[in-house]
Amino acid sequence: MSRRRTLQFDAVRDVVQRACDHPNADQILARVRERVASVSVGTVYRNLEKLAADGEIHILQIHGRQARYDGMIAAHDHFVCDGCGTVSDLLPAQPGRLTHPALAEVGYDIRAHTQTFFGLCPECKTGARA
Amino acid sequence: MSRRRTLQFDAVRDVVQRACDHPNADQILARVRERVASVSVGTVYRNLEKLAADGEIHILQIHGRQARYDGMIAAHDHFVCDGCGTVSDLLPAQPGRLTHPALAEVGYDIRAHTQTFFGLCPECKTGARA
DNA sequence: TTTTTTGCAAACCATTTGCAATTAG
DNA sequence: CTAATTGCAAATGGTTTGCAAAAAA
Repeated sequence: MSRRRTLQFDAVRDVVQRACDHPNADQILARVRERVASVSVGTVYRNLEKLAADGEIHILQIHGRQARYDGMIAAHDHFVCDGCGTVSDLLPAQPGRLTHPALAEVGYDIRAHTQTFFGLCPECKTGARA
Repeated sequence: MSRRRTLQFDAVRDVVQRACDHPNADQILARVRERVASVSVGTVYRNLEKLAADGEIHILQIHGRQARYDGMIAAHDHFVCDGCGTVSDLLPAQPGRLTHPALAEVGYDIRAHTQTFFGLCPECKTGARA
C-alpha cells in the first residue's frame, strides 16, 4: 500500500501544483503528456485521486459535471467570471474569509455567492460516526 | 418558445419546491412518478433545466458528478454532514452570511468550508461582455 | 392547426475499472 | 522477488438528444 515514486505520479502532481488556472482532467493530461508522452487517462485520474486522498490537491466541483483541480491547499475562496469564464483564487490579505462587499470594493461585480460547509451536524457530533 | 402547462412540468416543480432534502434527479423522478406514473427520465431533466433557466430552482454541485436540486431560491448556504450524508439549508436568522464560528456555537463541527463567488471580474466589468 | 412537450431509446462524455504487462523498491 | 503502477480498452452512470407520437394553445 505504500506509495511508489513514478515519473507519471510526479508529473501529475507537479502539473497541478504549478497550474494557476484550475485545470480539468483533460488539460492536466495534455500538460503531463508534454513531459511523459505515454501517460494514459486512467493513470492521470488515478494519480489525481491519490493526491486528493493525501490532501495534496483539492477537487473542485464548480459547475457542470467536469471536475477542476486545485493545487493550492491553503484555505481560500474562488471567483468564477461569467465574462471570461476563468476561475480564480481569492486570497484574503487579512486572515478571515472574503465578503461580498469587500470584493465589490476591489472592482468585482458579484452576482451570486454560494457557501458550503462540511463537517458533522449537531446530531452526528454527539452520536455514532466520527 | 412560450411555456406550456403540463402535468409533468407542474409535478416536477412541485416535487422540487416541496423537497427539503436536496434530492438528485433519480429521487425526483421517483417522487414525480408517484403522481404521474409514466414520466420519463428525459422529461424530468428537461423540466429541471427549464425551472433552473427561469430561476425557479437551483442546481447544486455539492460533490461528485450527480447534481442535486434546490427549490429554495432565497440566498442561503449549505451544510453537508460527513456523518449522515444529508445536505441541509443554513438560514441565517440575521441578515448576512453565516460564519464558521457562528455555526460552531450552534453545535456544528465544521471541518471544511468553501465559498464561491460568481459575477464579473474587474477586467470584464469595465470591458466587453455584459 | 401549429408548436411545444413527451416517452423512448440511443448517444454522450467524464470518470472508473479489469487485466496483463511494467516497474519501483 | 513482490506488490504497486501503468496503458489499454471496455464498462459505468449521470445527463443529453433525436425523433415520431401526443397534447397544449
